[in-house]
Amino acid sequence: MLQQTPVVRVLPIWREWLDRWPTPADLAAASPAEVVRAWGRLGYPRRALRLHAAATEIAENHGNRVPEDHAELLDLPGIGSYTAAAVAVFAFGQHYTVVDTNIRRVHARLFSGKALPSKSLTAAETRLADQLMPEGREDSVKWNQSVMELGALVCTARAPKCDDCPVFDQCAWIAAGRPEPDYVPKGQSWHGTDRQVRGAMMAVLRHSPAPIPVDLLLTDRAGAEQLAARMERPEQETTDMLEKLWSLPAPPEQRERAFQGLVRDGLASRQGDEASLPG
DNA sequence: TATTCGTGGCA
DNA sequence: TTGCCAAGAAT
Repeated sequence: MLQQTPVVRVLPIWREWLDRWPTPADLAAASPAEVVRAWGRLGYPRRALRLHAAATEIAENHGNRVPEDHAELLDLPGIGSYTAAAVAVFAFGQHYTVVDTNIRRVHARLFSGKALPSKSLTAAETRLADQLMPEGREDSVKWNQSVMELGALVCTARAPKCDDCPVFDQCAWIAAGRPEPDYVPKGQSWHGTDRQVRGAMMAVLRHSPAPIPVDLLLTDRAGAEQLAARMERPEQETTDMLEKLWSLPAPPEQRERAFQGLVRDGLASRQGDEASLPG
């Protein structure tokens, strides 16, 4: 849940999930549709499916206990290098190097003298993180957590609070005179993209208690008016979501592509002329 | 290595 | 208001 998502937004959903599905087997017993609905608006709904798939593997192949072994964690769906290390360290107290976006930024500034870490995780960054981490097992837990917190609360991406920084005097970026980033991070586009259309379609599918005619999902506002004449009107809340979807400035081929993407990712299923969340 | 994939708060 | 960006993973 925390992958690319702020902690404060995750907390309430996380509590709901643990309350509803206390063990991996409980989550595995739920349907993908239930899981995606419970995911709500956390974003990147594929993560919900992968978490469900991971729970299924854990229930079936790991005795319903989250594996402590780093390699076994890494084998689970949706678990990559960061999450495997984070679970091994923070849940089981093991000695692994955690490299998340906060830690990368702290290292870039404090030790490399750069404003931002490189675009994608490099071998050099991993090497640096490994070298910096203390050898002791308990110290490694404190270290990973501390550097992460420093990045999240003080050494932030925008407007870092250098006045409050405990290692201000040792910072290579400060010493270098706070140089600008050596590249321009290109922001994630949104308006007019497939993700925007996918998001609007997912909102419809999450809200609809019944399967939705695919035509309603793929049309624009003009087409919707024509369809309304020969189609039963969905309930109000679903209609509100459909209105948002129809109002997007997306050509028919983009809507089709977005829907097919959802089907391919297992987030939507199509039966005949109707679409719904996957059973 | 570079892209793709949601959502919402905040500057 | 617009753009940035957040405990990344898969391909």
